[in-house]
Amino acid sequence: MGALTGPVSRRFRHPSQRGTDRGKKELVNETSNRVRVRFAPSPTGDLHVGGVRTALFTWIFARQHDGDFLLRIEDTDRRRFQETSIESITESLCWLGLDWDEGPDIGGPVGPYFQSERLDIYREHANWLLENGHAYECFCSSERLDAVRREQQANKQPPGYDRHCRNLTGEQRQEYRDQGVTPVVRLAVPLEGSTTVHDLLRGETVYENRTLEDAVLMKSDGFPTYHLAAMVDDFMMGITHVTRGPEWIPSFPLHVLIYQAFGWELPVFVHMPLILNPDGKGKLSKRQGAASTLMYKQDGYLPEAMVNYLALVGWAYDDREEFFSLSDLIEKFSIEKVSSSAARYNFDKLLWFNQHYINHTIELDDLTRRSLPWLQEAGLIGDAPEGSSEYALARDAIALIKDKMKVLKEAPELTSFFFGEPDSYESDLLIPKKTEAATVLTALDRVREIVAELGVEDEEALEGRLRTVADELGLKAGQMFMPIRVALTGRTVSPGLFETMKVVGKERSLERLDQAIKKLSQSALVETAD
RNA sequence: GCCCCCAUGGUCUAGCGGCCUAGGACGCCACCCUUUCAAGGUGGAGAUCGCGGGUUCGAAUCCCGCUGGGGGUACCA
Repeated sequence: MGALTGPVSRRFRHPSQRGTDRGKKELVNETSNRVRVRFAPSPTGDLHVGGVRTALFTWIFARQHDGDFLLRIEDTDRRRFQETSIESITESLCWLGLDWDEGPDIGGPVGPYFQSERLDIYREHANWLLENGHAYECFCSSERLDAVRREQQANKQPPGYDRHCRNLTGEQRQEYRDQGVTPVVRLAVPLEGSTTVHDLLRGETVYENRTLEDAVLMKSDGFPTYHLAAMVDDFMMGITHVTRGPEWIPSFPLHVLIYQAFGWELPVFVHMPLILNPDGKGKLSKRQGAASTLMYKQDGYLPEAMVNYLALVGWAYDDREEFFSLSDLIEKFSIEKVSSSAARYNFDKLLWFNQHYINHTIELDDLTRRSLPWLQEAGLIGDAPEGSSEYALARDAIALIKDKMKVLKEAPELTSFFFGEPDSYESDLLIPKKTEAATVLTALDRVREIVAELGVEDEEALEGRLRTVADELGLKAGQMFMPIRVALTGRTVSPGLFETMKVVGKERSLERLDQAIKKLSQSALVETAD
């Protein structure tokens, strides 16, 4: 490529960039090239769910090929930049267990990993393109650009820059400069011919060059646009497989043209499928759904469930298996099997996975540990270090409610009566349908006696005795047990009654029964029943 | 408008020319279990494989057109 080779390749050549014939038959040439992939979000807000899905697939791909996974921050838009976003991104990735080998925080051999710190590199590359006729300076004002666009729209012409500045003479450029106009740099797209792009999932697409736009590469503020920055960085960082969102497909030919202008060998490109809103209208947005990854962490979703669900939007292993851990995915994921069609986001299924992991996958102690912060925040428990009686109580409580818990943040609501008092309730809650208040009162008195005598440790014995009592009083089990449930918890929905009593303990159970009896005998219900 | 991508039950999908009278999962319905609610178990409804042409002995699977949906169309990424 000699004379057409860009400046960077003279200075830096990653081993993987040395003239190999990449990717025609084998996706990865195991013997010569090390896989290097990157996740390159822009810090403009919370990490989007679509973004993490791309990160997830990219990370898995790196790990299954023993490659490098790098994190690069594309902070070239100063207007939309949000400082807090960087932490949101790294926190999201860490939460899901996606670690990176090189990145802004840990550095690496091809840094810096913030694009804002690589400005001179982009400038140098832009200059090289300028000098070699692949780019030109454009002095058009945004007002003129708007006017051109409006006119094109009015005349129903294809939109795009009219290449007004493409053939400016040196004198004309100087004139603009003298007027104080700072130019942008635009790519000089070939006027004729076509550009062929190749996407791993979609195959080849041929674009007629005349339909392509002279995109801006360098903005007048001295920052590069994505088109220049990402191409330069992917090349310089030795990226072998470019994985990105589907919104880049339209500008794909521009990117190929940039690579060609520099004389660089193309990496493999993979455009992930779009994630749509649940109703199928438009891409997943804040409006319709929780598009922010961190929100799921805050709502008590498990990273395992999130990973599992996300892996299944746009990818499937076969027609049987549906549970995948990160390490399962490293073993079984195949990037070539990623779908090319958009998929709707499905909250119900994510929630189902979460519930399933909580109830069937996570070990009890693990689940307890993860629930602790929520219980603490609700003021139900204190530090509760492992081994403490407080921890033991929390563990016992979690064990009883985990089949009802769909997200961790429900833990306090589901377990509150184990820690403090039962919910406050009206006395009529103690009286099941088709049951007399007086009967309930009698039953509760008997229950109190029996609990005092038998205790709550032997669940079976207690249950046996209470069922006998129910028979004696002519009550069905439900009529007998519901008042006890209400007395103990203040609600009509709770875990199994006898396990609940055991965890609440004999003393507190008796207190609560006493409370219920008192409440019932003081109420008008008993008197009118008499 | 222009360029591009996509198309299997409501949703995510398996399927890569005969194994499909299309399989699984979520959701939905019913039943079972049962001291409530869940969880779990069993069963069920639900797809003319978007439509129309081809190719072939044979198409959900290959080709073309149409339609529909979506993406892009910024000195944002």
